[in-house]
Parts: sequence; structure tokens; C-alpha cells
Amino acid sequence: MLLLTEIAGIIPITNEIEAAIRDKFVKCDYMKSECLHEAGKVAKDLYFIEKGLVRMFYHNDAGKDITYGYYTEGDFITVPDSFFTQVPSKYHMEMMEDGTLYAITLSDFNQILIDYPVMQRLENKTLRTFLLKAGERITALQFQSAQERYDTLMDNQPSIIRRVPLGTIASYLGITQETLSRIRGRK
Amino acid sequence: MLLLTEIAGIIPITNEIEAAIRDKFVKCDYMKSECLHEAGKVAKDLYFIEKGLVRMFYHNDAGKDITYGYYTEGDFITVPDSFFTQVPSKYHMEMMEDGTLYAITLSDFNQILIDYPVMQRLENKTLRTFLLKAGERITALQFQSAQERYDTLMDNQPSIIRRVPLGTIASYLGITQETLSRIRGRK
DNA sequence: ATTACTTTTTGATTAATATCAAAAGCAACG
DNA sequence: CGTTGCTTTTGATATTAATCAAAAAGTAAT
Repeated sequence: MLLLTEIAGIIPITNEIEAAIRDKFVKCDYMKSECLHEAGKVAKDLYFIEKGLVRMFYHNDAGKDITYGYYTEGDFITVPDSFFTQVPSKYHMEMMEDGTLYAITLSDFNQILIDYPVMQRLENKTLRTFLLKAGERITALQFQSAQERYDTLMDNQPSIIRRVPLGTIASYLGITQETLSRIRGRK
Repeated sequence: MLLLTEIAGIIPITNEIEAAIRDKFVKCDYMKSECLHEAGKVAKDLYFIEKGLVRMFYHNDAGKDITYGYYTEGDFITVPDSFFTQVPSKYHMEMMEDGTLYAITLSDFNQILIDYPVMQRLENKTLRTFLLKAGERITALQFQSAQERYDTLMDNQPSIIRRVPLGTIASYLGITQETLSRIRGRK
């Protein structure tokens, strides 16, 4: 079970913890384009992706759909600005492929943290990973050209490009769809 | 003591915890332009800013100095991609004004987390705050104009502009110094 | 295959920002 | 003061990417 394997990579798993995880993380299948979280609502669940690809996005002032990020197999995801604070978020989260996720509610998650404080390390680790990625994106958006940002994406997550529509990638890179199409055309 | 006040805002502080904090967080004065962390080294300390302004920056491939962020009174700061992983970082951290910080080493910090697991929540909270800010910057860099990003900075941290050289702000906003100067000139 | 629909590409033009170069402003120092 | 060294502003030009518009390529259902 990928979920347990991932967690075991971060903290030592006792039988008790394993039982709690099996109990509280609920496995569920989702279909392509199914909505995991809707803007304006409070995030109910933290998810773990066993299979599939999730896109987080929002609509800017002009109503344009802008991709914040993609998440895939082995990632823990949620809308962090909503789940932990229970404040409504502007972000949507949606399945880009059929897939299988495990979901846990905030109250179950908090209970696990109380029962097994070592699990805090899991949350911390997840947050740090998010933060590291965020830092890299900021750096890229600050001073790399569209071409460089695309190249980096190709190097790091080449599969994304095959799995999602071009338009959503363009907004992820901070450029228009036309520009991305031209970048791909070059060379 | 601002450090204790800040922590008390996040977790309940017992006498024991207060004693541990007073013991392990070492107060130290720094002078303007003093270096808190040098690129290529492993981050030794986590800091809390009682007074002063810290800039985190790096040199890009072209050798240009690029500001990652500014941190001020009440912030916990470190080079997160180095401190927690103990891997060398490309970031520098430097005082922009004379100031007073509290520093704690990773081993002391970890010991506190072991002795008082509730302190994990402090780490969590700090990471979440960093992450939230990072998310906002990504959003801004993705699709806001230079002018909009400057306006946002003015709204959120107007004092920064008075406390640091213009050139470092420009790179923070992802624009050149000349463009920033022109934005300020308008209206 | 045919139609309807969505996604991607191509083209022409415009707008935003970078670059290069130099001038102006400012602060510390002798 | 006047010089030196740094920061900020101004100007002219070049580049990058956005915008608007339309054509082409895919995809799915009939």
C-alpha cells in the first residue's frame, strides 16, 4: 500500500499507527474532471494520491483559469490555505485523470496528531516539501524566461506535459497558451 | 520579551517550556550588513527577529544578486532548504539594519521538539506561514504586472520600501531596477 | 464519414519590460 | 566644500511575450 510505504519513509510505523492510518484514511476512486475541492468552500480533506493526477487552479480577476500546481502519485495534497485554517479558499482542485485517492478529514487528522505526536513530523515534512517546491517556482518566475521555465518543467516532470492540456500548463508557467505553443514549435 | 509573546500566541507556554526557550534561544546583536548565513554553507541556526530587518538573497547564473525575501520583527527565519535538511544552500541571509535576534541551533531545536512535542506546532505554524506567503508570491509573479506587484508590496509592507535599497526590491518583485524606478515615477 | 466541439497552432500587431548608457542625486570623508 | 563611491533616475532602443483573430488539428458522438 503506497500510502503506508510513503509514511514509513518519513516516520517509523508501529502497528498502532498503521491501524489508525488504515482506519482514518478512506480510499476512494475518482473520475477524470471530478472536483475534489471547489473555490469558496472550506477544504474538508487532506488527500494522498495513490494513482492519478490532480490540478489545483483558480480564477483570476479577469476570470481566467490559472493553474497553481499539479500533483501526482505519492503526493499528499490539500488546499493548504484552507484546510489548516478552515477558511474558504479561492483554489479549485480537480482530477485530470481517473484515479484513486485516500482522504482524511481535518478532525481525524488532528486526532491522529494527538494520539501519535510523531505524525507531526509527517505534516512538517509535507509542508517543507511544498515550501521547497514553492521556493523553486518563485525563483523561476522571478528571473527565468518562458523558455527556461518550460525547459525546467520538461526536465523535472516531463510526464505532466503528456498528461494534461497545454492551456493549463501555460498558466502554470505564467505565460499564455500561444506563447507556450510557440516555444514548443521552436527547435 | 517578544519571542515568548510570539510563541505564546501559538501554543500554551508552561514554566518548563519558557525555561527551555530562555535557555536555548541565544540573544545576539548584529550590525547592518552582517552576514547571518553564507551561500554554500549549511544553515546552523533558526532565528527569531526581535528587532531589525533581514534579507535573503542568492546569485543567479549571471551572478546577479536576487532578493528572495525580507523578514522583520516577530518573524522566525532560517534558510529552510538547508536548516531542516542540513544540505548546503545557495541562499545568503544578511542584516539590512542593526538589530537583535535570538538564535537556536538545530540540535537544540530538535531537543526541544522531543522534550515538548507541542512545540512541533510552532514549527508547523511557521512553515505554514512561509508557505502561504510563497503561494501569494507565485500567484503574483504568474500573472500580475510589475505595477500590480509593486502596489501589493506597498499595501502589505510599505515600510520595507523605506528600509532597503531600491535595487534589492526590484529583484524581489522580479523586475529590473530601472523598471521599478519608472513605476515609482508614474503618478 | 459528418458534424460539433475542443485544443493547438499560426500570423499580425501591440504592449510591457529589459538592456545599455549616461546623467543626476546623495552621503561619507578628508 | 569638493571628491569619491554608491544609488536612483532618465533616455533611447531592443526583446519578449501578450493580445486579437483566425486557421488547423484532434476528439467524440451520431
